[in-house]
Amino acid sequence: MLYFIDVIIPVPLQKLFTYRITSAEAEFLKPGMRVAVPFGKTKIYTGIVHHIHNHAPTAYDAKDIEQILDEKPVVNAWQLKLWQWIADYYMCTLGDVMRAALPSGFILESETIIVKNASKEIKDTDLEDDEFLIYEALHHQSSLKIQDISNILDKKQVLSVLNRLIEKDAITIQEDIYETYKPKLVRYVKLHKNHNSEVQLHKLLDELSRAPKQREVVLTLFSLSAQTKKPVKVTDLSKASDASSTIIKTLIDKDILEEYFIQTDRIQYDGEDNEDSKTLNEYQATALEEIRSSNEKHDVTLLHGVTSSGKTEIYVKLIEETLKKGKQVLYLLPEIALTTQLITRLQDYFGEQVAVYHSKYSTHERVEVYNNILENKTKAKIVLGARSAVLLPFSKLGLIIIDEEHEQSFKQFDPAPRYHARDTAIVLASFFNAKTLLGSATPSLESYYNTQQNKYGLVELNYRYNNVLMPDIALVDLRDKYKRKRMKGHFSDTLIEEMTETLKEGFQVILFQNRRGYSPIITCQTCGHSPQCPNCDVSLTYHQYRNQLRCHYCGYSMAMQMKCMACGSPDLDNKGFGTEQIEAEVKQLFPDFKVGRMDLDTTRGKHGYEKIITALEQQEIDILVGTQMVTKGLDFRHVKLVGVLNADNMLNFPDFRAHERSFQLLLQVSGRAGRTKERGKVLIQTYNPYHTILQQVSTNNYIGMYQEQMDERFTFKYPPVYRQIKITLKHKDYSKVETGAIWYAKSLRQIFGDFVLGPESPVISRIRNQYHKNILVKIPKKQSLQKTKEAIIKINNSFLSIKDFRVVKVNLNVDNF
DNA sequence: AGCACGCCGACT
DNA sequence: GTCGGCGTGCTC
Repeated sequence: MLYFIDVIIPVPLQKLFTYRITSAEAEFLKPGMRVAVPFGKTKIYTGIVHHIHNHAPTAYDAKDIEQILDEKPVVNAWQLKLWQWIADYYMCTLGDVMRAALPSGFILESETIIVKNASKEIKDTDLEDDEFLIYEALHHQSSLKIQDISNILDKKQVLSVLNRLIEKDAITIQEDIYETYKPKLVRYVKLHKNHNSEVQLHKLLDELSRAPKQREVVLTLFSLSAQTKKPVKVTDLSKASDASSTIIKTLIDKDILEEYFIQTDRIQYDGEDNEDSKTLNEYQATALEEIRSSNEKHDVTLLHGVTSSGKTEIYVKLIEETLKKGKQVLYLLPEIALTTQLITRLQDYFGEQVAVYHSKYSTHERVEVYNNILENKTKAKIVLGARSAVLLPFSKLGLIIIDEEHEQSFKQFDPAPRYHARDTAIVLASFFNAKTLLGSATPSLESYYNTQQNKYGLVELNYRYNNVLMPDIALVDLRDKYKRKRMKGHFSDTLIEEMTETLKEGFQVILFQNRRGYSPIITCQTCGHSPQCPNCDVSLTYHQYRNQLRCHYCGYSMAMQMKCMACGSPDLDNKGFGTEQIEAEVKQLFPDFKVGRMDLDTTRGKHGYEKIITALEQQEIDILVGTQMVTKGLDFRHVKLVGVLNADNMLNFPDFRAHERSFQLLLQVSGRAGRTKERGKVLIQTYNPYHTILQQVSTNNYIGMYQEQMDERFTFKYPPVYRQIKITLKHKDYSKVETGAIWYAKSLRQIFGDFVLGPESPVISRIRNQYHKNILVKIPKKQSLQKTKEAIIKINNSFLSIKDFRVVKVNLNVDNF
């Protein structure tokens, strides 16, 4: 009997790949284990066993696997099932999903190693110059990498030389596979077993009387292990006895101490015992009760609770219940809301049972969290994470909480898999018969629509914690203020007055500006030219902190120009405005107060974000200027005023969700104001104070917004009334994308008729030297999604079989919103 | 996606 | 002539 395995390879290829295995291997291997397999002419890849079978492939000879990398599966059966669902639903390959789901430490890499052929001695005269150089180098170093050869010969292409050397039997080549994950070992010491008895001990201490430092170390070790009754770390010993590592090393060398290693996790929780969860107020208690009864009828429930209504406390109660049943909890939230504040809060209740899966963790740290969940360890009962945490190896899931459910960062746009973590989580929950709770102060239209269709349950929570009043939201008419000359820079007199008042009372101010950079675009006053990115179809933006012009799309940068590059005129103007400029203006207007800025530039780096938050918490900052980031996860009692500098640029964004998004963003940022007894104030500056969305924001009228927006979605056939799939074509040659896109759209129209829109060039038609074209397929609710996708795949395949089009890259994006 | 192979212009 | 550019096709 012959045995084979089908393997998932982390490349975007549709198929599984079949390898031959021995019967012993067939006995040992299970789906979800990793194997190293040869793939292509030279490379070795890490694959995941999909299934084991006896069907020999007919069209080709299956290769043998290189080696088995696991004792136990690292991917469980539920994950494989979820991977398949993601691949089908989001129209991508299992390889794409695998790459997103596994921490990179699990995916091994192979490297070509060149070694000398010891069995044969080659005469120098038989070798050419470059061949000799390599051969000579191998006398000094036992092995070389391709990169080393490249350096020695100072050229890129080295394969031909290597092949000649192999021909002459001078060298051999091998592929080395190395595991990138290394467990962290901590060094401990104990007394060497030679000195265990009383007598030996006394003798030892006598011997050491002439080495007081060493004697001191030994005595400290005694007292430490007596105190804690635990193994003693080398670092602790060195600190407690104030001895250098050399002294400890000497003791180890003299066989007085013995060192040993214990494998530990990189992320450790070392807090105190857990707190009891808080008692809920009457509104929270009612909401909790309603969620429980909703769970009896629905798998998914939406908790619509105004900002700072205390949703987290309700989550805590539900988590407690789930843990009591011995099940796992997944708590998803947007990356930027994943703050230390929230983590600490949950750890206060649940201690070390909380595991965090964070993009700022290193790959080693992620492997450890992954393994803890895989083994359903106590320290990973509650998993707190952003989007990709939905792909972790759960096996006993009881509850999924998705906080800030409306956030668009739950959807991955690039690269594939283009999945939505909320929707994926709901599918995952269904595998386990687990319940899903969506939470938001401003639910997405699609989720609220689902509650109206009775697909999800709905629970409302309309009172803020401690009965704090909702902030007073006022609109400031910018057009009027400009006309009456009441503006100082971007600040209206109203905003300045409110700020002065608030600061005088000792409260803090948050200013929200929905754009990065300082005066983004530079325009020449003489000829109208603005510097463009050479790779993308956008103007470069000015960044004051490095005095640079930069492209947000590809990262291209150049020094700020003093003269117009087109006509040489020194008369340059800054159009638009951003956080940096606001910061500068605030500093001028309020020179006596401390100003902080929070945007992508200032929060880069591992602790950038935390630093700003702590500074705000400890009132080292009086005025915080920021982008989207200030809308999330900040819970500060001393912020009383929130100013939105310009609400118009988001309202005018060319996207069918622009209004919904603006509503959500403005209400979220408003929620930062007045979280204590003092009622907060929000000032929104705008040119269109009568815009319905702004009116709805100022009256906190979610239902009004929902109904009006849904009417629009019906009329214009947008989600959630219709589904949609976006197809993007990319190539560096414009005419290729264009003819390709026209062909593609025409084929789609033959099946879907008027439900196909485009092809259209996006607002930014060229990114990283690639031209883009978009085609949109709208799908009525009653049309089979499955059949639609099958038809698209068929068209896609015929597209790719046309030689001229094959070079055009095609992205399929399901639910591209 | 990578990667090798093969064809073609530009230089020591 | 060879080096390195890019287009093409394949991966069990």
